[in-house]
Amino acid sequence: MIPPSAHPSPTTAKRERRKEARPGELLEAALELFVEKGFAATRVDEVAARAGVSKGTLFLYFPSKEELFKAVVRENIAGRFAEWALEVDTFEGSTSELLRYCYKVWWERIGRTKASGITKLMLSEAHHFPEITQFYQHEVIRPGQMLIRCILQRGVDRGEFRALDMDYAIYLVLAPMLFLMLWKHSMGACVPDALGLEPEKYIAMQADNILQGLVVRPPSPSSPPG
Amino acid sequence: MIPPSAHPSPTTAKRERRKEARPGELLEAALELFVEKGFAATRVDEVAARAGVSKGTLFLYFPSKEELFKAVVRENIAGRFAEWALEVDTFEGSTSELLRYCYKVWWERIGRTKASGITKLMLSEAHHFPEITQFYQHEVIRPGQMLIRCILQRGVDRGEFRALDMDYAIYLVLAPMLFLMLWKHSMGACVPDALGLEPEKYIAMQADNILQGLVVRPPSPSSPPG
Amino acid sequence: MIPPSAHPSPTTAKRERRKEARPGELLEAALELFVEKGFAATRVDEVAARAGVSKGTLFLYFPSKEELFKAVVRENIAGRFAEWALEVDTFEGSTSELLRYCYKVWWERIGRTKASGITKLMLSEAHHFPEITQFYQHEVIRPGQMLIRCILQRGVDRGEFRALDMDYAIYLVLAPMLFLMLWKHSMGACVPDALGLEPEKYIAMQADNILQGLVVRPPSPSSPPG
Amino acid sequence: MIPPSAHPSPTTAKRERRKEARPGELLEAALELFVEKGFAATRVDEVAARAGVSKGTLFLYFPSKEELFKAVVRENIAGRFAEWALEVDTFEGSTSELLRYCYKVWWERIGRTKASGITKLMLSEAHHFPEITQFYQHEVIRPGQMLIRCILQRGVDRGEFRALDMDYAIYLVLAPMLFLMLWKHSMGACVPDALGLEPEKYIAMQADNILQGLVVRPPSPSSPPG
DNA sequence: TATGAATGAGCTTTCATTCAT
DNA sequence: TATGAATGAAAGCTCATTCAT
Repeated sequence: MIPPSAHPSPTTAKRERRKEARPGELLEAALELFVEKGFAATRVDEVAARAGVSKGTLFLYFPSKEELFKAVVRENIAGRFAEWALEVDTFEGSTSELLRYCYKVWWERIGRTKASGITKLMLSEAHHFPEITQFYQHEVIRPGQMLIRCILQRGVDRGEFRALDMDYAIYLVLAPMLFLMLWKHSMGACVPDALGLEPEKYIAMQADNILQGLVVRPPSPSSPPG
Repeated sequence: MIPPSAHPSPTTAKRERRKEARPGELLEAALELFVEKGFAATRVDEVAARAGVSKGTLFLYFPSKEELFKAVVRENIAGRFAEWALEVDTFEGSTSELLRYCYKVWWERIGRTKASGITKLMLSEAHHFPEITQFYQHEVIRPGQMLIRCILQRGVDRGEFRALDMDYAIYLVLAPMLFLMLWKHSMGACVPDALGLEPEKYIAMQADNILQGLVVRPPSPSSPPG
Repeated sequence: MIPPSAHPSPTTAKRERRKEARPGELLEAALELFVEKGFAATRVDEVAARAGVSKGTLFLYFPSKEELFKAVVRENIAGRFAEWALEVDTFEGSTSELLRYCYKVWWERIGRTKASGITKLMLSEAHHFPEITQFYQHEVIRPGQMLIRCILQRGVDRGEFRALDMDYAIYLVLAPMLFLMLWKHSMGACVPDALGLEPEKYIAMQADNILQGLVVRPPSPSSPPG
Repeated sequence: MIPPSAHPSPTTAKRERRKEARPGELLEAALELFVEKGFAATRVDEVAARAGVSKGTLFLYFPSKEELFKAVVRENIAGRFAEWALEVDTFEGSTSELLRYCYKVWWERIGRTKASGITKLMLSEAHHFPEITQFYQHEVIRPGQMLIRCILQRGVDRGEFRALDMDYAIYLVLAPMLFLMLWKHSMGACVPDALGLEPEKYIAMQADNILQGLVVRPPSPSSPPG
């Protein structure tokens, strides 16, 4: 038989895996805690403990709490915009349908996942981390706005939407999403009934209303003209 | 003997005035710093220094940093809702005009003042202060939502707006305001051009769009049908 | 009628009286609090409040908390030893009777009054106030020991007591008294049943026992010889 | 490769030893300082410094100054009563001898060691720590009284001592010990000649006197009947 | 004389960070 | 690589003391 050292024993393998997984586990733990409690109120011991390592080990991977924070944000920002842009480009159907589809997809992939916590984090702690805020602005906000702009432009170009001042129109789409994420992570976490709000219903109504304002002839998709 | 001066000497007056002014000065300083730096990163010495007193003096008026924070929140949300409700009740004109008027007034009295920082603060620090979050929910959020609901109901009752699911419609109005406040105090504070966004223009477009979705026959206030 | 300014109005009189009484009231309050809580844990505000004056006023009469403490001790030490020495000198009756009488008188005038708190105070805080401890030693301890020595010597001289090493015999009398005062003010204040101990009974037994050891022929007062 | 040394290197050993020794060193230092200066006047930095560690380290082992105090008390009263009870039970000889033996042993093991400072501490600070005072009452005072009661009862049972009201008789034995500890740690610390008092001689006389009061026929051990 | 607002040194406690093992 | 004991700067808060009125 091949001597044990040749291929990693299960234990070793596990170890190796763990070792490589360490930073990821730490980032995971840190994300949760930063979102839950904010930057200042999160203790590095807690992060380490939740990741199942010692405090010292954390500092082996991240030179400081601030760098840990930055890494958390960087890690979780991950530009999926290319992929999404492709989806938008290849979408077949009306732009109203596209917009609704985007809201739906956003809610499933971001809004209702832990990823939304990042946004809460960024908005809450922006002033402490100008550098990373700028980074966020470039990597997330701008591409996101670009994507929205593309969608709206598609509507205008195809004669579905009225003419729009794009620089401001994008916020029609953006504001409801940001609001929802924040609401969920702040008030929603403390005042349970503050989230009597059903996200899907909320999104549907926001989309309806936006579209009613946007489409050229309001053959309002959900509520036909009276 | 020299008769006591009929009115208090300037010095006395000054002292008295200062004494009465102290809590206000401290709250002002605290508001600024909390908004600038968040709860944890604000040092009580700093607050005291900015108010022109010593650390000890601060604790003469507020028993703890946390109570100071609560006082700041309480102070800055003082029931202006009664006054506003009256304005709404006595408003003469179309409900569309009323809504626009409300946005304008909100921006002037809250949105663009330091008071908007409170909202940012509350949303960012909600988890540290469940108690005060609840308080905020009761004293600010709920009355605010009530007011919006009244406005929308007025529109519906007068046949100006279509039928609405009120529980969700209020967010059509609320979300854009909250978004603006947050944007201004987080991204806006770091990435100056993130606020290339002109608030007045932003508000106008949001109002336009909402109304276009709300009014029965879209004699769209700003963009007449082509 | 005589104009009010001619003789002090009742109010004025009261004021005057109060004014003169101030230091006394402060010392009274301070004694109570120092005994209750110790030197460090006693706040000067509390002393002032209990005396019904402002903190500033306290410092008008006593330049510091330490001086207040010293004044409290000095005030309450008051040599009543001259008077007692006279009582001892003129006592008619057996020395056993004298000793019992002294215990009784001590308990009534010192042991069970607030004055006993001073002893507790002195013993507890001695190390903080070497100066006043020395003073206490000279003004209280030594005269007290002297008095006891006189009593015992009287017994020896009259052939009632056996020969004694006076330097140590005095502690036979002293220790039970000190013990009782301390017990009452420390354990007794916290563990109520620690004072199931009835002082009069305790004293009686201690006196009995001491005397049984002292008198030449032990016609033991309470338990006749077998 | 160089084989790992068979026994831990001296350095390692030292570290390990230190780690385990820390709490003990801190308790030792705390005991000394609390006894010297009282609870309030003792600074945690001082305790840490005397133990040769930093302030932070102290809080690694004791969550607060108060808990440190409690630990000091607990540590120093450790149930030596069981052992003593055994000594009493198995003692061979007269009860008078037993009592003298107990005094001697007490002085050597407690009275003249730092442990006696704990008593001083407890009596002085009792009011600050009702909880620990109760603890002390249960764990030290009560067992101590029990032991004394056993001794006296032994005397009575064997016909050596006269009939006694045990609830009060125990204080005949207890009071002289407590007095001595207090004296030593308060007056004795300030007024050196206040301790001209030789403890052994003091104890001997107290024991003599007590026994003379207790034994049925006063074949007084030190002073034969005249 | 009396006040009480103001002070600031000094305390306990926390926690990110280091480093010997 | 991983540990966790140790650190010490910095924070919140207290309270004896001062002083303008």
